[in-house]
Amino acid sequence: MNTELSAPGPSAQGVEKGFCPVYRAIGVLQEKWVLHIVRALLDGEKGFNELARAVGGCNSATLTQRLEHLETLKIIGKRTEDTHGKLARSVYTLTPVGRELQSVIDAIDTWGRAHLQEGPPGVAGC
Amino acid sequence: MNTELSAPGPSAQGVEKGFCPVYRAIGVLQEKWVLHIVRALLDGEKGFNELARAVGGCNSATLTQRLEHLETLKIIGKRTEDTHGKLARSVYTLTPVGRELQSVIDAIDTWGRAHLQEGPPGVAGC
DNA sequence: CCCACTAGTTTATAAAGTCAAGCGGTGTAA
DNA sequence: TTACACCGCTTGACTTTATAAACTAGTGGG
Repeated sequence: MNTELSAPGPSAQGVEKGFCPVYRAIGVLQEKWVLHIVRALLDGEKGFNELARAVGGCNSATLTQRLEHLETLKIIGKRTEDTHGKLARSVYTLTPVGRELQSVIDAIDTWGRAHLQEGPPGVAGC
Repeated sequence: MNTELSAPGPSAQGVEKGFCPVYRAIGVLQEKWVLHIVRALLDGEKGFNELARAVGGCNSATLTQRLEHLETLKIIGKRTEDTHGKLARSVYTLTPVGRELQSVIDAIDTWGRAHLQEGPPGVAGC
């Protein structure tokens, strides 16, 4: 019976009824690998496998899906270039909209450096 | 055979080999509902159901799990207060660490307002 | 007594993400 | 010539995660 209200409550900041850009933005950025992809592309345009490597750990199926989604949102752009002769290479770039996520990544970066020095989740000291 | 490299490439900004706070921070913040929870709590401390309502759409099972995780990360704190007589109410608050995520939310907010005015994902004009 | 509200837990199901393999193509080295 | 590495994906089986819905247990009001 609980938690089924889809309209954010009246207590939140700018949430009136109706469309909320922040809510939507969070919805986009919280998708797995999206922030990693954006961060990788802020470092420069990349090909598919190159991006997979830079992102670190995302598999090709998920990556394809995420890239398509980000492309429809006009956050990234895809270009197919004929580098040498015939081999077509797909190159992914941030659009101006995507590039403005730099501030978000920076904020996360700053926060992470300040408060996440230790590595609780077991695995590697990595 | 692809996409199984866990070590982020050398091309990214501050990624040396070893622990990367940004990578980890993204890992934390990209979990579903986390940014929504933080945003709701930036608006003030809240009880469980109150938080569920503010977050909008998260079910209690997931919320419980997320709150536990965020608590172990010291991003939020849980307090059980005896409001009136015996009824125990759980109150969730941001820790100082959590409060510093304000800048991240602000950056997302700014970006969202600037670029996400339209609502592509069908559903409601909401 | 019945209903609403508190904070959750349980269970079964749906959705999302991952793994491993493979395709068509090129280019490089044996 | 064969073989294997790289490119950019796609496919299908499998695992992990999130969801809805119901339910526990306690308080309080009508």
